[in-house]
Amino acid sequence: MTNSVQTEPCTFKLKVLRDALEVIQGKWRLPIIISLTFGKKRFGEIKKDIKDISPKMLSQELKELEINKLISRTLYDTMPVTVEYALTPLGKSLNKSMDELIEWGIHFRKEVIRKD
Amino acid sequence: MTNSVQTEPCTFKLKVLRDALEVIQGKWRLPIIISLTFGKKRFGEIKKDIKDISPKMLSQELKELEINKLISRTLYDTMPVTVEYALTPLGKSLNKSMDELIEWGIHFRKEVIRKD
DNA sequence: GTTACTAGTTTCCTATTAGTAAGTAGTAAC
DNA sequence: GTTACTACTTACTAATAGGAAACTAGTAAC
Repeated sequence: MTNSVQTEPCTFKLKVLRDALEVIQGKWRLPIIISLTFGKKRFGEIKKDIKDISPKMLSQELKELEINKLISRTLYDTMPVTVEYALTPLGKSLNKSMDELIEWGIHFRKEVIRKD
Repeated sequence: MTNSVQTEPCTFKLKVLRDALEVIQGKWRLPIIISLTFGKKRFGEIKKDIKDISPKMLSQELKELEINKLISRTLYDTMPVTVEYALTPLGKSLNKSMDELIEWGIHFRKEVIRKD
């Protein structure tokens, strides 16, 4: 009953699910992704969008998102240098999953009433 | 340009998204949920399913999932007591979102090739 | 009274994550 | 040469998450 017949095919699902959650988890990654759904933005602009984020965290999380190919980074040789960040197609493709999760989240909120 | 016109309606989405992610995040919650998608199970059975989980973590996470109404806990007055855990309708309704995320995760894996 | 079984709890410790504050690099206007 | 601007980095600290090991409660068979 408690054997591998049911758990085995699921280890793959679980692995993929964990990969997916890993790239969007943490306090700042979703805010960054959402900020960029409105178009490309510069470091300072994202920082203004997400009040409370420190430059350290923003820099760190942008790097992680770039490594995972959810965003692109473009450096412009202007005079104070400007750097533009934008969602890649992979980053944009997250939208569908996020919308599904938001729907569930609304459902969840209705059942598990919480303040704020 | 960087004003509230774009960020304001998004704070709600972000809040809901964070709520949703909060209840499934952590090392053990998804494995527990997946284990219970195969039907109700006892403490010891879940523990056998998820090798490596300590009784402390299993107990802690089951409590959290119960508080958030994703699972139910039923105590049976048998002789060594037995306790049965099962997904609630709310817990089951997560399936759709998870499947979407799995699809994205597969897509993600293809682009960002990783060992394991 | 000792062992065993289920379902946990408790304490202490380590590791990962995030925050704070200050500093850096390159350039250019005044 | 001092200020300013963008885009960061570095060092240190605090908070949170997770892990290991041992212990508890209730009951019952031997």
